Amino acid sequence: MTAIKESSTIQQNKKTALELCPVTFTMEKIGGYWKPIIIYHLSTESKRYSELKKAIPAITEKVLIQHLKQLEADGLLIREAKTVVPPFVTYQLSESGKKLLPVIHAMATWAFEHQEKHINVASE
Amino acid sequence: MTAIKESSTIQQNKKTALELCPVTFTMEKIGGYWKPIIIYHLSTESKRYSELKKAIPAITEKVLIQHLKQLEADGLLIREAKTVVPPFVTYQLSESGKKLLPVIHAMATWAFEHQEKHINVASE
DNA sequence: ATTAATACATACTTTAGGGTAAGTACTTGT
DNA sequence: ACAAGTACTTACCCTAAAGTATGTATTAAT
Repeated sequence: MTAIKESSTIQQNKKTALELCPVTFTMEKIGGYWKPIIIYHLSTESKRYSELKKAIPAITEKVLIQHLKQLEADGLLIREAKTVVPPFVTYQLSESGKKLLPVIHAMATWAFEHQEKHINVASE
Repeated sequence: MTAIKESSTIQQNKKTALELCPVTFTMEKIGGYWKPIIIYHLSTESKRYSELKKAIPAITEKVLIQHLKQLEADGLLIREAKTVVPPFVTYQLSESGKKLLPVIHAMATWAFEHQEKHINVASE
């Protein structure tokens, strides 16, 4: 999808980090500014490609599809396509994807707590 | 520290994502291949700069210091410097940093579960 | 014949982050 | 006089990820 130079130092280090560090592994899966947002929109119900597009207007189609393919390849979500014209494609969270929800929720909770603190400190 | 072009679309989108999405906010704080590893090394005890360097040989000094400064600025860790020569500087997790540990642990747990599944699928 | 609708694909550009390499300040020991 | 140790700093380069813009396939409706 995206050309990658296996030999680059950055790739070597990434690989090392992925092997050493399960946290990095998880962040790889949900990293990228839009992935958590996509997951959020799929957290309650499956959605069509075009629905996602409408729900997240700022994302470009290239990046949306790229993330969807990656999330699918990583086993976080399931793509279902009806062979009709015009196409009808839906995306939904897989079991693995659903298991990620509490993790994501914990991250969000920490964010709110931490943000509050920072605001308090800043306004002293 | 690193020059940033506020006007770029990527920065605009990042800002949007940060405002919309607390998960992105959290990932910002612990993103970068080395940050979770640094946090891990500080999870049990405070460490000197040089100890961190030895503990994570693959990281360059520039990136190490850069991440440490960022983590400090984000309120995740506390720097203490004794005014002696040669310098003696230690880093330890702040309260916010410590509160992140269970979150990080949840991410790691998910990684192990998810990795296993993928291995099983791959070896069928 | 052309337009509309959907779900992509692809060539090209920009940029933020990470990597390389080298230098700095300050004092103690030789 | 200078080397050693510690904790940085800075100038420059490279790459992966994100953005821009445009194109494609298929069929039904007009």
